[in-house]
Amino acid sequence: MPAIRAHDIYPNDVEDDDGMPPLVDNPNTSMSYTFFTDMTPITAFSADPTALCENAWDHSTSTSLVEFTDSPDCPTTQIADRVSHGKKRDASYIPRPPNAFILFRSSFIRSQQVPEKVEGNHSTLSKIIGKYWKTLPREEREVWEAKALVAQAEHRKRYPDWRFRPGANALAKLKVKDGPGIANRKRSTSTKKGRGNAESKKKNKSKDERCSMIADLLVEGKTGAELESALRNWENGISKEVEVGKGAVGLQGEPNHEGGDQGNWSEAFPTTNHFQMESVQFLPDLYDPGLGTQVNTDGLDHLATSQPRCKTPHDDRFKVPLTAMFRRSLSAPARRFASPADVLGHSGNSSLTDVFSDTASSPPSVCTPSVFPSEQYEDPSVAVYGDSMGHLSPLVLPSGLGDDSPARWNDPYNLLGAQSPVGSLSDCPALSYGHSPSVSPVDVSFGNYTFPSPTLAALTATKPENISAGLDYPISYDNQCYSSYSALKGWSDGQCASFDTSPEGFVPQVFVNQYASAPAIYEWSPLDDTIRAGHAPQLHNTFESNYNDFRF
DNA sequence: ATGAATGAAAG
DNA sequence: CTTTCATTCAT
Repeated sequence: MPAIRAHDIYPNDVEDDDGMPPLVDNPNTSMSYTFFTDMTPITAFSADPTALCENAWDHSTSTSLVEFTDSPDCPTTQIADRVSHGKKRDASYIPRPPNAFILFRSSFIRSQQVPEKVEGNHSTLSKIIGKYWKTLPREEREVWEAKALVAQAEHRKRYPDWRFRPGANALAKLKVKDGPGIANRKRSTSTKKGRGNAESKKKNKSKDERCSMIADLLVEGKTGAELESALRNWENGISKEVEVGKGAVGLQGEPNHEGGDQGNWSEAFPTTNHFQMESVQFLPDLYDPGLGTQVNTDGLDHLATSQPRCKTPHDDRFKVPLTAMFRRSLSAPARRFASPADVLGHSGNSSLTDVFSDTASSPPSVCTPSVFPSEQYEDPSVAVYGDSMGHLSPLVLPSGLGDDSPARWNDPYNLLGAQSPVGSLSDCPALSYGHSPSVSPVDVSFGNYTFPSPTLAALTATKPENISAGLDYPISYDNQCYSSYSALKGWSDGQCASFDTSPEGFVPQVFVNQYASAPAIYEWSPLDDTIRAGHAPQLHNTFESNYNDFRF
């Protein structure tokens, strides 16, 4: 399938020669579409946008929704005011948004887990933190990726015109000094000290081993004075086995000093004791909703059981970083967004017909979610989080939730810091607002019948054989079909297809993909645990006849 | 296309 | 100087 270029999708962007997608792409709201299955994996929402803090990315001055720091204030400090490690910069200079690792590193440094005495050099600290970072379970790493996405979105919102221009600074330097300019850009290759000779190599190795040791101790949960003494023991040649043998903590084994590939998260996760930064503590277990009833501040209950915290399947599909998952497909049509007010205003009693207005004739290949006033779309003052391209999240709220409800269901990473879960199963929406790979642990009710919630396996399964290859997860735009990027293996490169009827034994387990720009409806068969999705119109026809009281 | 370079934090 | 990651530059 030929790649769809951005300009094929954004015909109006031809003057936009910066190579970036438009900040507000395709304001033409007459566009119609079906759905995505693979857009944004994180959605967060606040009914009170004023509660938001600008500058969440700027963790040194703000905590915003993301608790980067211990400082609770939420100032709107200008970037230029921020003096970054003594580097003198122009007052108008806008730094890059931090990535996940940089955020993690900053938080780590601030948390002072490694005493100054143990290591005060930031270059060395970077090494240690880098090693430690590599041991983070995916769940924890995702938290930082999520923060980075927030930082990126807010940075973009604050500085809409900012672009990363590598070398622009080097050019300025070139003016001042005759040093290496862009003509000869190369990372400085430590010219000092003979690194070639055997002695310095040996020294480097022992230094590196020390870093590895510190990282290992951190993984074991040792910090502060404990870390210091453990390290001293190690440096004095006291083997760690002896110390463990003395019988303190039941560690599972010798940490891997040579920094091999750890790969298997669940092996390391349940037994290791990563230091807990506040924002990491109460994460729901996205891969086993049944375990994750926490999101509380009481500090009790969760993670306290002997059950493994991590049930992550060992599967390549789950190694896609959030930041990558957020990347918008070039072939994706422009996204439009409904304000929370719109959604709330229409939730509760809207029938499927209300939502999909143009589905009467058959078979229209697209439908328009008429329930959301188009003029409300892409309103950054009401939508909150966005993807890496600055596109804010589409929101689909469950019915039955009030304006003051914490956005629990749409906030799997609890970026909003909801104080409590939204109700229990009895408070559940009529639909399961599932998202991949996290699934809301709710059943789905239609009329008097309650369907079980879809399984994670079903949601994340490799495209089932019995679904026409590439045909069932399409993106449709202006009656044309485009392939789409998908974080889920084998679910991309779709063409348009539709379901006319459900096959025998196919229970219409319906849920809405909250990451879709329009409600995407899926069917799930408990018989063979497959999922299928189709054009809303066709599904609409099916479901309207079967479930007239279908509610959003 | 793809690898190299840059810079985000920190002192 | 050093880390990882995202983004752009250069070939």
